[in-house]
Amino acid sequence: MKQVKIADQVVGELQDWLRSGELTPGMRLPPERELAARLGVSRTSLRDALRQLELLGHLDARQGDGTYVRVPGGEAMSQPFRSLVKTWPQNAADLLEFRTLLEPEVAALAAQRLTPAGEQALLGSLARQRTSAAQGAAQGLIREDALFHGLLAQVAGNTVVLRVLETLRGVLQGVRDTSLPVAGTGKTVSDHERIVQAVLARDQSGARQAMRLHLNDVADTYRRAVERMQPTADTSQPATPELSS
Amino acid sequence: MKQVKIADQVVGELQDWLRSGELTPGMRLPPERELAARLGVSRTSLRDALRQLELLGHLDARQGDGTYVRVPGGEAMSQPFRSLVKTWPQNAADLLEFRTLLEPEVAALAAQRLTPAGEQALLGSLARQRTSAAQGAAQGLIREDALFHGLLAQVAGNTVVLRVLETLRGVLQGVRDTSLPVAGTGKTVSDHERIVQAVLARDQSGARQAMRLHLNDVADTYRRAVERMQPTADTSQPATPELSS
DNA sequence: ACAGGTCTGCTGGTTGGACCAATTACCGAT
DNA sequence: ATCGGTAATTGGTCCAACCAGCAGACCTGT
Repeated sequence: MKQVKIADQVVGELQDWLRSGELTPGMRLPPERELAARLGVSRTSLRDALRQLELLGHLDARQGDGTYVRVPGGEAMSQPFRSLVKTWPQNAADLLEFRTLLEPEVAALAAQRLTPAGEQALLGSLARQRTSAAQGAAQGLIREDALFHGLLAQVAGNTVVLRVLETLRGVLQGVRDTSLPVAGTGKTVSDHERIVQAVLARDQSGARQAMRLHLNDVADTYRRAVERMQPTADTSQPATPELSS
Repeated sequence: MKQVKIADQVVGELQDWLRSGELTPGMRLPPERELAARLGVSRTSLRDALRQLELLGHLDARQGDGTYVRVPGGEAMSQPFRSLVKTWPQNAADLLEFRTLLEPEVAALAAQRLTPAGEQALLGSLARQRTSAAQGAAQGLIREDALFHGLLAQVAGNTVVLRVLETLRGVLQGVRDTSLPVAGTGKTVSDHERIVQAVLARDQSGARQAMRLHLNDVADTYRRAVERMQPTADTSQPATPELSS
């Protein structure tokens, strides 16, 4: 009773090609018509499969040119999921909780494995955050905030953690857009400062605690932000101005 | 210079319908032919849009029946992970470490949110594990082991955690196949018993600690198992990104 | 020889229509 | 009233043609 759609089979096939290195980033795929013929499917089904992989960020189709393989960056891949968070806020709450579970441990690990290069990176990130905050550059601060959390994962040196958080980053972006403008920018930066301070001191439990407090605060702020815009229940215009970059 | 594809516009339109409540979960959409006509696009483009929303978990198309609106659960959010897992050569050590970071917190959360139904499920799982162990059914025990860890995430009640762990389960399976036969089956079960005991007692720190010890033990066992078998220099690509910026 | 525009072929994007396959609803025979 | 088969409906697949954008070959004027 297993009804497998042709396009899904093709997706699996192409994913195998990607994994096996038969398709490498930057490479251009054969034309759709030829590829469809080679795989023995119609161009329609082939296009369906290509579209899915494009959504996942594995491919980039350019009209008149061709379809290219690219490494799925976190942002491009999870961009469609931002709407998911906006529509069903329950998922956002679970996401924030997921962070409060994982990231404090990541911070502790970072404190344990800090390298001189990591020190410099953390201090540099902090400096940029202060600059953005001082200039009132909200977008810049949001971006630095995302980078900061990713940086900690890098310092912790666990590739799985890094990739998981990177994937979630695009989704979290929607959360940050909502909560950051409400929170004082100073609060965010000072929270980060405390975390960095603990990490630099190789204080694992201190780093863990600082991160936990920071994330709890973020969650609280987000809840308040949602409540604030909830009563209106407007459906005419998107509530978030959506600062485009 | 923005080249907006028709299907993407349709996706946006349908997402608005979802957000505004014009389309509610469980509802059946008009037939594709009719919907395409109403939106003034070809059925192909409309289908392209529907396919994307289906990928995101917003829709569920059933041949011969219709297309239904559904609330996107964790399934949709784990979708990017599936794609990632397919392409990465993962580092088993990092994977195990990821578990030691996340799962103790999950266990603590489960202890906090335990429900009567959760109690029964945990006890049932434990009973099945004992049975499998007693019968020497290695495969059954491996399966029960995976289910047990998933069950804890379920008891913790966080869909994101559940899906992340579920997605990584396929990868972890390889780890389990390697380590479980080496570890005494009794050790695994007794570890799990200690965890369940702490969870049932609503002892958060106890559950956290029990899980941590268990996973450290699993990691140790895995390392020994790897050393025992001749390492086959797998050609995994260097995954560790550089510290930049 | 060179710079510029133009033409041509190839690419992905879109369309309409036809047919296949699964599901459902209906209607008649028992 | 129940069962069984048939027809209508729906999503899934395929095809052939055409549109639109891009890149390189080509031609032209200087």
